[in-house]
Amino acid sequence: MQYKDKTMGATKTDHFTDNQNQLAVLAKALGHPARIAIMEYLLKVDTCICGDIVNELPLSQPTVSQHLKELKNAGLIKGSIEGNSICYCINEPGLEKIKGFFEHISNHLEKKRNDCC
Amino acid sequence: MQYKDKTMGATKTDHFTDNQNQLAVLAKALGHPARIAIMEYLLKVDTCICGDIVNELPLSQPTVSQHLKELKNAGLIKGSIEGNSICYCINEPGLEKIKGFFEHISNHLEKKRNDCC
DNA sequence: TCTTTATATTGCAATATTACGATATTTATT
DNA sequence: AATAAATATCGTAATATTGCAATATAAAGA
Repeated sequence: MQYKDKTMGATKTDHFTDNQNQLAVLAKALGHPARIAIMEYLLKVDTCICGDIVNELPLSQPTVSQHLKELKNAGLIKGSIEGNSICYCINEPGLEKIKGFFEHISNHLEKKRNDCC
Repeated sequence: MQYKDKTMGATKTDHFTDNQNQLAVLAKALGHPARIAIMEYLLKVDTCICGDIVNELPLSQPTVSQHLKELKNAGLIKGSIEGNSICYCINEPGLEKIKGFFEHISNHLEKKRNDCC
């Protein structure tokens, strides 16, 4: 997770705007079905949920923990210690940011139809 | 780009729903600042654009070509041969699909506030 | 305190992604 | 036909991601 743009193979984040990099981080965090599943589960259970997430997914506990960490780092979920377990829920600012990107595109397309392809 | 769930290191797509996998593919395609930049450029130029995309990005021609291919495979852009060059523009169905995911989450959150974290 | 339960971290193997030089392909133009 | 221009593909090196077993940590309950 370095992204230092030193040599080959690493994403050249330096050459893009902060906004582009932020959106990419958010999108990337959702670029795995397990992490989509986690978001859907957090939504389904209505409130924040403590524990249970591991049992909902077809992956081992360390793997799920890692996915949760990535979603948290990207700002899509947040978690707080709740006694024995950890309580996770969706982090709205992160979600609104990427949602806004798609709405922006969609609104633009609506105004100016591009039917040449 | 196999995703066969054979051994270690490969994403276990088999264990998730088609919908979850499709959303993950769309999100993953936007999980790189260059591909965000391409989408923004296609939006900015208003209509479909032939050529020029390579010159807009701080990456080599083969690298840009590869990014365009990924966006196309994910269904976020479409391209048609236009004489000497290729005419690219945003593919609305792909965009609407992922946009819908975020709206779905956002709508749900609005109804049921989760303020426990 | 000891055990149980829940979650995180470490270490590592397998696979995927990123980037680009070199080269191929394809179409337009001369 | 030969050249030029635009884009794609190949090959390869560097880096990142995925997944899990083993282990560590931290809090709850006996």
